Amino acid sequence: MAITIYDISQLAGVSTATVSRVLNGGENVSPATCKKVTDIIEKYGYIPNAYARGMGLHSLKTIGLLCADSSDLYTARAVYLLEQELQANGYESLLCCTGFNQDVRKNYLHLVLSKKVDSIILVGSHFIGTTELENEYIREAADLIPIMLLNASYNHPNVYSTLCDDYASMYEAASSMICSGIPDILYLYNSKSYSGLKKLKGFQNALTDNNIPDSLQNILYYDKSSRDIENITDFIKEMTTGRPRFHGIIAADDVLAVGGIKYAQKEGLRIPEDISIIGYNNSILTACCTPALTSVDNCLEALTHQLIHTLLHVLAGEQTPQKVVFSGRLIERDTTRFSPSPKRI
Amino acid sequence: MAITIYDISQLAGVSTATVSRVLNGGENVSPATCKKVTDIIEKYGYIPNAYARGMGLHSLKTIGLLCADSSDLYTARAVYLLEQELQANGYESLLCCTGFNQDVRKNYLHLVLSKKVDSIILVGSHFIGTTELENEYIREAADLIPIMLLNASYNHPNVYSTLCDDYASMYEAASSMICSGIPDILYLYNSKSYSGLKKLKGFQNALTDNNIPDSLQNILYYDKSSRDIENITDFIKEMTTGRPRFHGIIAADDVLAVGGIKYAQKEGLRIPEDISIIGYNNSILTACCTPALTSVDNCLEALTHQLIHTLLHVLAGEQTPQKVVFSGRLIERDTTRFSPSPKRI
DNA sequence: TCAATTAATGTAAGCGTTTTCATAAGTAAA
DNA sequence: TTTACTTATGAAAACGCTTACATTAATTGA
Repeated sequence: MAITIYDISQLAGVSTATVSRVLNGGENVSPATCKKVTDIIEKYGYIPNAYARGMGLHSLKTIGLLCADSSDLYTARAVYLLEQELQANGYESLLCCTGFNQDVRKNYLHLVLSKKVDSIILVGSHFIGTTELENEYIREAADLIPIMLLNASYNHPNVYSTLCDDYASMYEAASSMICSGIPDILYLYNSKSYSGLKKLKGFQNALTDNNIPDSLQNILYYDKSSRDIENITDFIKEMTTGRPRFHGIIAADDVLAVGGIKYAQKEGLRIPEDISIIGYNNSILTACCTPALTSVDNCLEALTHQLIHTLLHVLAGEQTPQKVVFSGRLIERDTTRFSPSPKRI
Repeated sequence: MAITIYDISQLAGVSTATVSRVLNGGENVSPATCKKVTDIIEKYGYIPNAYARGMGLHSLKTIGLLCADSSDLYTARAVYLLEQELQANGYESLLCCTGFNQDVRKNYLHLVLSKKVDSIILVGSHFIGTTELENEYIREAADLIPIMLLNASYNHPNVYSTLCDDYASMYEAASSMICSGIPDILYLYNSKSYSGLKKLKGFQNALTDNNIPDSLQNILYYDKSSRDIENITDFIKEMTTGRPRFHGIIAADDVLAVGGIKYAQKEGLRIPEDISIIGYNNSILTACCTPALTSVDNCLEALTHQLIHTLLHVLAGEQTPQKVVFSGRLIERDTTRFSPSPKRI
């Protein structure tokens, strides 16, 4: 059996209360006693049992971090940034990768709630369903503790959202391409989540507002879970064969955009002379591919920083905005040529 | 105050013991009572307190997952795969990103231990120091629970290692390049961890065994934390200017290799005609860059699968190997041309 | 029919902490 | 010196669960 606070108290010749006080900062304990106890703890390598602790303590300074797939480039970065921010503020993170199954999600949420976390951060908009029924589990959780959303939005007094305006960002990206003289654009997306649909809408509205005829609309939903570039390339080839040519690709994710680059190269198209390509997320991939990928930066660092900022305020019981929206911006690299400066509408 | 098992027992008109039994699988409870209790639990949205639970229960079926930086491409994938395997076997994961600071690591290890985890998985070899003193914290932990190492190795009866033979893999990669007629190779690495040094040794021995003169040795340690491709490219340029030309680059990580590709392209070198490049990890980046990157696959999926397999055996008290070693293999793509088949020594 | 067995449920102890309250000792103010 | 206040410490209750053991009711076998 592991060593307990009682063992330490006996060895030090004091009560468990005194040991507990030493453990919790040593207030109201004489320096001599404090040292004596600390030495014993050190000597025997005593580590307090967090669960017993959790029973007495009010807060455990733990935050639940839920995401669908932590190996996704964007999610991984978000998780890392959040974890670092939390750590800097004395909080621990409990990570759960729920995958995309609604039931698993619900179970995980319960699991996390049962650990008396102070709050839960939902990373990405996959968690927000389109029907109220789907979101019931979020409302239930929000009745207990504050829920923080990264890149999603939900209307509830105890749910706080920090997000990038994906609609506007995509609208701008599409407009830039259209204004540079490319009306026939292939749009690639792989998620019908909250933000996925916002982006799509931004793209569509940019077309409409620029009077692009419907016949030029070319929207492709890549529904395979595989993020293998080869698969994406094949998918584009397959879905576009026989259709009229297009001179631009806009993707809702950098990985898809890279699939686009590879597709173009296979087809012998020059980038950006024959075809322009824009990605989304401004991930490390933008610098890895050749030519370097133009992409929308959705300021993940600012988002995560703000989210934790909001969270700390909420936990402190202070007044905080319910929703903070950042705007992304297009980072031009070598897969487009809009210069000198993209025209705005 | 949150609703407790006592509240439920009162509402259902049974004892807390019965509710607990229902919660734990409903053995020795009549179907009628079971249903009654379940309904009340459902109705009031009762979620058991995991900490109170942790006190009574022997195991909490939780595994600590420690890594340096979960946003690293390779680590992120490893973490994801491990989490999925654990989940499939009814275990939860407690993720901690320790960064590269030894003290933070030690604290985190304690934190995780205090949560009564059944085991701790250390992802990556950063955790293993070169001196025994540095590894003391691992020995301490291993005295309490089994410690699992992914891609590292340490000698202790309660530490289990699952790894890829990085030495042999790198030796093979380097040999392939040398045998294809390229003796002047630039070696890039960014980690002096256990596996980082193994790879380096593999490279060096391949040179020695092939009688490559020392004058052709060109080993570069990229010590900046930034994984920005641009920085890597600049670094290579800076460090090699004025030195004799080289016709091959071998990198200990795909990101570095992509930096090499970009460097070569900036210098106007054709790949692989003028310069051959090999990466390591066989990550998604290999497919993103142009030309597609030849890389060493260190079979991460097999590793994580085996590690969890071993872990489950250890936890079940069964006899298990202390160390399982896989071998990586070179996946040839378009940054090299060793075909038809690389000569072996 | 009655003892023996089994099934369902309750009682209460325990898990390892924190924390309230009480107590003792020491210190400053009168 | 006495009183009031502070400081250091301990005793014991509380936290919300699990579980060993006790009890009761129902079932079986003779």
